Amino acid sequence: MRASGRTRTRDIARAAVRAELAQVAFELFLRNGFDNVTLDDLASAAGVSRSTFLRYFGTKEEAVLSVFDAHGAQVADALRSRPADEDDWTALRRALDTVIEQYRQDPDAALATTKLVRSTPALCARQLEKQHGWRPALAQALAERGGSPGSVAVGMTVKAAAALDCLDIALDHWTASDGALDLIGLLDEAFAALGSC
Amino acid sequence: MRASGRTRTRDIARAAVRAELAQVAFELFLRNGFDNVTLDDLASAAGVSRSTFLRYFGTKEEAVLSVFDAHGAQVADALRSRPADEDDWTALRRALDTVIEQYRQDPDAALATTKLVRSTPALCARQLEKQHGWRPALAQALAERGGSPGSVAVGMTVKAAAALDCLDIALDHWTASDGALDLIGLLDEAFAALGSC
DNA sequence: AACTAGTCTGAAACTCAGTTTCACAAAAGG
DNA sequence: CCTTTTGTGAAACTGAGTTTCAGACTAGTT
Repeated sequence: MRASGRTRTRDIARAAVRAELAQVAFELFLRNGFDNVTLDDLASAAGVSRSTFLRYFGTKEEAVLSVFDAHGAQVADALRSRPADEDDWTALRRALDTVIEQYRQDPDAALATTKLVRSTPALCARQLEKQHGWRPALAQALAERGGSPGSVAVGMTVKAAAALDCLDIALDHWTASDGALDLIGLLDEAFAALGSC
Repeated sequence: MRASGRTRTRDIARAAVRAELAQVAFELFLRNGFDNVTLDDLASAAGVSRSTFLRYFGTKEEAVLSVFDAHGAQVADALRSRPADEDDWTALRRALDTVIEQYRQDPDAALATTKLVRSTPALCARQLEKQHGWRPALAQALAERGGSPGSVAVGMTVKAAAALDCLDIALDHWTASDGALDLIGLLDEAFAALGSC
């Protein structure tokens, strides 16, 4: 037997440690700047060894970005549960509400994180990579919605990519405005811009 | 005086060396895989020191990707010289012809490069970053076309981003098909997918 | 031709991220 | 109680990229 009983307890403990490490790392990054914090700094600040820190997050960047790990699958799932007769573009827009909601839940934390990411080239690059990785999943979900689960047409991928860009750009402006602008409004505006091509 | 006479000669020589280094690096990457080639390997294969190699390309990745450096500005320029009454989406599509043309000029080399990039995570990530850097320039060009050179609306950036995605995805499929599919056709298809949102 | 100033190069030392290996401790599970 | 798995720390290692410095080469100047 592998996954039952005590193992769950362990996984929860693991997640808690992970969250704790991420928290410590985040504060250190904010205070000193991402590039000025070494893995050794992180480890000793968190009271663990460098090895351990790197076991929880494979890289320095992941300590910040692992928060977003689930987003891709979440949006894809949301997409699959949209009504079948809804057009792709609307379905994508609605599916993104899932993510947006998490920003509205705790705007301050979200803003702080996003600001850190956007002002740090290394984090920016990694997040770009991560978002890029969501494309296939979204395109796949679109294909299943369309009734052709096997083949993903170019159009599906393009729409998925464009939707992710809308999210990205809306977040960009939202962050640049220090949270003053309305995130949902920005996203709607972004989607509308492509609605009239 | 700084930029006249002999300095030009030097710059040409520099560019030639750069091209030579890139060529050697490319072959080595193809033969052994990007990750299995160290900077020392590159330097000694090219007959220069590690320092020199890194002076020409700031990073290992740049030795491959510097080919694309001009593309961003090229597309932006092409965009600016499109007729003023053309709609943004069409103008973007036509502006990309500039880049596509370079792929058609030497399809074999282009295919080899693209394949190497797409099959190497590190190169993929850097190129994503580079393309992302073109967004503002394209959005700016769109804004100028629209008669509002000062402010770049969300919509402009979104359109620019989507157009770049179309290029990216078209190239993806083209590469996956080993050059068998028609690149222009793929790009048109990608653009068409967003034309009907 | 001799002098000077700017540029290119190579060598070496250094920092840091990430990997790998190993030994040890703590539990899980039988 | 024993054994097997899992988490941790220590240490050595690889490789990318930075920095510093000294020497060579190249212009333009007088």
